[in-house]
Amino acid sequence: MKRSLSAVEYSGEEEIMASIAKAISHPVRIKILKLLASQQCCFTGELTEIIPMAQSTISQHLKALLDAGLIQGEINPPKVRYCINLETWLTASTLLGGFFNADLTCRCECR
Amino acid sequence: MKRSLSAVEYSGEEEIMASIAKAISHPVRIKILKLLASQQCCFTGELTEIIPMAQSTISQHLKALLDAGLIQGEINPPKVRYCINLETWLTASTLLGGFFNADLTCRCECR
DNA sequence: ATAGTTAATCGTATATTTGCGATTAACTAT
DNA sequence: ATAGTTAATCGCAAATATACGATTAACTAT
Repeated sequence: MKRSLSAVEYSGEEEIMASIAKAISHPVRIKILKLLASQQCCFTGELTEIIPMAQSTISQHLKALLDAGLIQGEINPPKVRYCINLETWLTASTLLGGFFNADLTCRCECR
Repeated sequence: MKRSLSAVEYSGEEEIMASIAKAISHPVRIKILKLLASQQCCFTGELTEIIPMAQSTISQHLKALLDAGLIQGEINPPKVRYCINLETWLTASTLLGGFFNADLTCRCECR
């Protein structure tokens, strides 16, 4: 892909928000997060039984969530337990919450 | 792309959340939303002057935000005024806020 | 009618995402 | 040592996303 020479500058917050948003930009990843969040505690690959998708695909989505820091996993061979990463979860709450809760004094009549 | 025969079922909320998240999954779109939200009122294509990106690229990002319903535009030839779509903005706030504010009684020691 | 302005759209190139099955890695149990 | 289990990773195909320049569309002003 062609890249502009004068790259656009983004603030750290903008990049973090975008990466979190990207992580939850697929419905199955939202579903996975909901499942993990609703567990009393951790969760493992029962996801594969609950969600009708190939194991490799689910593993890929878990990796996406891991990379974004939204979940963490504990290897417990041959299983792996995943759970919400509270720290990033809070960051997400703060950043996204702050973003959408900003009061908009928009008085325009756009349509 | 191959599609699984037994498609995964998503709730309306999951799909709406995902589409909003996808809309803000690129830092330049967050930047654009911030600019629009901080204006006293509407805003037009000064974006092209502020953001060092091709006009066509910015137009494409605006379309993505429009499609997600996060902004609305008013044609005012030869210009177009854009502003935040308050309704979707509120939906985003409610859905994402509710999602990340759910209290997680996670007591696991995953790492 | 002609020129100018703004923004959408088209065409193209490249990168990334998404999905699958097959394989591999890292273990446990026998 | 061998077999079994779970989940990551590889290799592939197809869809989407991102970026650009060029063109077009829809107007206004002259």
